[in-house]
Amino acid sequence: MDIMRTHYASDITPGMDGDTVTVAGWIHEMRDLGGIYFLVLRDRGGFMQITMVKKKTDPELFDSARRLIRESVLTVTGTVKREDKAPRGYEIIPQTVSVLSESDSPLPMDITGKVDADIDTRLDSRFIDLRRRKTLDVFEIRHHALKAVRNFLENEGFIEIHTPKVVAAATEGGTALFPITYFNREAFLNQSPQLYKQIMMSAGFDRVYEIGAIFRAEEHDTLRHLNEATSIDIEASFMDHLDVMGILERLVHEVYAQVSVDCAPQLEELGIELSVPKLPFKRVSYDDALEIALSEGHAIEWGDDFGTAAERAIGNAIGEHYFLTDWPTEIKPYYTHPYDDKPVYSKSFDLMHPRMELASGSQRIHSHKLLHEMIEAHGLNPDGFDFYLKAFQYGMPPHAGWGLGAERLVMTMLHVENIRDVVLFPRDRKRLSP
RNA sequence: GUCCGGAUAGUGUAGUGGCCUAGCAUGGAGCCCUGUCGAGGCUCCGCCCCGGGUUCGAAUCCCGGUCCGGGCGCCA
Repeated sequence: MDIMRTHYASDITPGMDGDTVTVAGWIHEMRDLGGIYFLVLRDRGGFMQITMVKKKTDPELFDSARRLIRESVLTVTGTVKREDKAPRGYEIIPQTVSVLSESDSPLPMDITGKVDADIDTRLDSRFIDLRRRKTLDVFEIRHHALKAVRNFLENEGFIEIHTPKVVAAATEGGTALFPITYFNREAFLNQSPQLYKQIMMSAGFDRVYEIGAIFRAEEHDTLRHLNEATSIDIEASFMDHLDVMGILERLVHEVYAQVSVDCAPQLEELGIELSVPKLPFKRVSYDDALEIALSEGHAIEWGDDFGTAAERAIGNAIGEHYFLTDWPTEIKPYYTHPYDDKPVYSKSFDLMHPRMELASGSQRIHSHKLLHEMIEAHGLNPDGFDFYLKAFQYGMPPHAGWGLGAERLVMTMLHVENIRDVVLFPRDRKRLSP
């Protein structure tokens, strides 16, 4: 079958005056002035004005066009006419208008930007919500951001991998998992590719990354949590935590820089001025951050994690992206490498945006013996980690890595309040559909 | 897990005991209009989450339920 259109809205220019084109899209708006009738057709790239002057248009075409229903899908074949009075300097004078799919009415929400809709209404009819320019902008930017991530990691010599999402046991303990039935056994949705990307270090892949779904069964209900999120994970051999922090900050910098170039129109439509964070990011040790939190009146003892309020206070004090480094070993996962000379501290870091945590990472323990001990010290049963520990018995290089929340990266970049706004079909405490 | 808040036309809201036969905007139906671009004008259509209670009188107060939103904890 031939493609049904010859041009997208973005392909047509006033210079094409006189050309015959076939365009396709949704009816965005109609304006009937009596003797002249304007139809605004929308495709992914923009809007086109279809103009019909009553006296100059076939009466049958004119009447049927006036009876169209908004958001119906049309193809229009017509002549491009240069016209200074038209929105983009041109309009299309139609010869034929075909309705490919008639819309129901009324619509589940306004999509022209006149009346707001609640996030819940929007998500219930996400397919309509995504027709709204500003919603689409966010996802175009998300696409470009992830493309920049892939390009960057590709250039740094990383291999893309895909690890299992259905697993037999918890990765790190702590967070709640979604249990599922796997034939007649219990299994879980993976909370992180952590164990598998580390196994790939033993396999000699040297540098790997994965962009994929992670699942957390926490019953949180906040603007920055999802039960299904997208994680950007890397793991790299013969590197320490400082090396992968360098990769991470350069990656974030690159994403901002690339998006500001690739997505200038979308950013403008959203009214966002993107400031590319400066390199290098500040390094703030856990101990220094603790002092800031204490001086701001937050009662935290050494060895506690920072609560949301303290985290925000520290973020306000710093005011830009920063690394929170050298965490107490005891509050980090069992695979986190302690400093050899001061083992109560670990070679760990979180990447922070003033609003929230974006990523966390560390140098990993590569000694089989030490890892075994740490698993036990965390109250976990090493038997459940056989498949993982085995990879450390036959030549595991020193390695480090991190996991970065894709949604959080995008939402902080775009000043989006609600994390659901950067996910097509978010999964949260209440929402399992669509 | 815990604490707080909310539910009014398709959508977004106003209304906190009688002036509500529920206002406004958007939308839908129809009419007028030859340059609209959040078009404009006129007419019409469409809503108080469910159940119980208090009261002469409940959208409004109370109780229960359902659904939804958010803070904290946990985390990315």
